[in-house]
Amino acid sequence: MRRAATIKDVAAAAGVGLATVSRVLSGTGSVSPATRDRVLAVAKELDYRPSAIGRSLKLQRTGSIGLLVPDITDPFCAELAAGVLDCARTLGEHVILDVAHDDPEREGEIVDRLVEQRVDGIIAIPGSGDGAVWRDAARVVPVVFAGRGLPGLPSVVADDRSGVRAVVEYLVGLGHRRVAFLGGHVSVAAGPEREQAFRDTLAELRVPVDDDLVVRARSTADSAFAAAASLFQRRSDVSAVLAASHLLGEAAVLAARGLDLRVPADVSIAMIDDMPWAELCDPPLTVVARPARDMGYRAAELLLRDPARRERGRPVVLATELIVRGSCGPPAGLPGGSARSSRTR
Amino acid sequence: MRRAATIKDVAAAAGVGLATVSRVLSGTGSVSPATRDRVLAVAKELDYRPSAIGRSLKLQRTGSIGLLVPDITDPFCAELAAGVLDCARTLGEHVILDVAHDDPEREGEIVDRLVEQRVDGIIAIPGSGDGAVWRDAARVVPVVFAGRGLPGLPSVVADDRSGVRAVVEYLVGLGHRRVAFLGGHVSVAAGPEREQAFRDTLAELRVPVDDDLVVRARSTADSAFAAAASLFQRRSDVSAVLAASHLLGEAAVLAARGLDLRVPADVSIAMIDDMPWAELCDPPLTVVARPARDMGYRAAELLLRDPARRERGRPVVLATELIVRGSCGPPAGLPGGSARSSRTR
DNA sequence: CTGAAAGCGCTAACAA
DNA sequence: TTGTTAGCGCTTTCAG
Repeated sequence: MRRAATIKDVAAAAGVGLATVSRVLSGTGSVSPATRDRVLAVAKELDYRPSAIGRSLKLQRTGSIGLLVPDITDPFCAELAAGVLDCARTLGEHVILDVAHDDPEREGEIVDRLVEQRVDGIIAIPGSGDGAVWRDAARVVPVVFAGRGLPGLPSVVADDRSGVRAVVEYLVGLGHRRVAFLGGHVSVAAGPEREQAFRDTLAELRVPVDDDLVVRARSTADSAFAAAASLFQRRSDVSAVLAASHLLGEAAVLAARGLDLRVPADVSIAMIDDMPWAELCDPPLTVVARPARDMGYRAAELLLRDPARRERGRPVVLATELIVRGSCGPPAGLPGGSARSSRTR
Repeated sequence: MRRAATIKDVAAAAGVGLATVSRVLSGTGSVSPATRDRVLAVAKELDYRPSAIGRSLKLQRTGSIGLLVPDITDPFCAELAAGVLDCARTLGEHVILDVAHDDPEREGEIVDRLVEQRVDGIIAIPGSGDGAVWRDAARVVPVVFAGRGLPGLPSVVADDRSGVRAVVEYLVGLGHRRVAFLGGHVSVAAGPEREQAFRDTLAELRVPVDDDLVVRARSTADSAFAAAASLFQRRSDVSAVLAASHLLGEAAVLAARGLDLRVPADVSIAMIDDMPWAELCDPPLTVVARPARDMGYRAAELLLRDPARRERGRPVVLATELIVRGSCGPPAGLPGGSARSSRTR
């Protein structure tokens, strides 16, 4: 691993000027086939690798973007990251990944370092902070948000309202009247919008909203579990629960199991965000899926090849999908018999 | 977003020389408090951000490392990546992430691009290729492997043999004699080592190895499911199965469910690699956990701050842990009654 | 078609 | 303590 060959070495060895080598390797300008071949041969001989740093310095663009997520082990984040990587690859960009763990201060530090690296832009799933960090950042470097938007800044988000509406309609259609909402300030977007959509849809369907059935957990697994368990215990009459995030859904499943509630015979469970484990659950969980991968892909696209649209800052909204599996059935005591036997799939 | 201020701008505005500004900002050398403050003030005023490209060019090191995994949406890879990010952060390094989808050609391309970026090193979970790509790569840039090693090159791996031994001993201790092994060429390391360890342990325990119970799937979910299902159907006498990867474990769970086999009453299931869903399964799955996060952390450490040890190329081996949950019990018809009632947890 | 030279932003001798 | 200067590897006018 000795000193790597530079363009100068190649030029010398090929007996030509620096510029010629540059032209050959970047395909710009015109060179006689003869010298061209010679340069190429020498370059291979020397195992020459053009230095991206030299080029970046000259060109004033690095060909890399920053990707900032709360937590790469969260399947939603990972899936979205995969989308970003897909797109970046087709566009020949590198992706510098970092995680902020929902800490605004850390988000700030990371953005600063990314700016020093002169990334061409940043894609971020913002944490639950107030967005001050991001408004500052967006003044210095192009930023596109994914999964969760910030007013006035470009973003790619899912149509949460429609998603919530679809699942609530489904639940009510099944005959449920006492539907609980398990919400909270969970980092990956379970803000107040979903709760509002829940309330609105119930109102539209003329089902009374029982405030006691709307519970909010903090963003730890323990808090989520406690909230779910206490809900089930306090109100044995709930026949269905919508969990606003996968953490909350996990809590609901575990709490129901802990209390020996059968799903969906005793209680139906649905959650927002599809996870690999949702299919492995018994019964498999009915979910509202956000197109995480697409969101990542589109965000990268918006950032890298659609500056005009990005400037306008209006969010790109992607459709969600209601995936009906086996965790929801008619409420107990309703015609239709055992909910289990009416599993959609 | 106009042209960013350079060190020259700062120097001019503060009425000092370039070097002085550089000294102040990098903390090197000595400067009078007076000028120091002035420079700092001007820098803040101009919102000056030192350019990492300029510095990299001069210093001949970029402060970033490459991280190459087969698939970032795989929980094992994601967890390992999180470990790498942790360590990189404490060392002030950036991480350029890319995915190769177990394609050697693509691994090669990515390595080339990473080399052009002049990363300080590369951490990789290699795909199932023959390692030629990596032997070449290691000649040009420091490489550390994680999760799966390559002979002669530095790596951080788990003690698979001990892990397999532990779970097989556990199964046999429970009374199982017809233990199946569900293996295959799965991308994230389910090579022949695990199968060999399985055979060896059974032999040690004087349990006959039935070749018909050792099945290999290809690395698709379909193939895994087919392998598991056909195993269960062909041999209704298997009382326990060890799945060599999480994909295979998933297949075993699904196949058992599809055939209405009760776990663990009819069949016990254990798998290698702990996944979030293993706890959500019903019953929760007994697993051999590899310390994915630690492996990532240690790999980064080895790469960045232990060049001497790295050079030696001997693998760092981390312990696995047998996590006993509820998916394994005594074989049917053995004293101990319903396996279900004897759940460990 | 080709080469010489300037300069991207920064750091580190070296001089003062 | 401070400023001047060279040069990291590359692209790109501008001459020839």
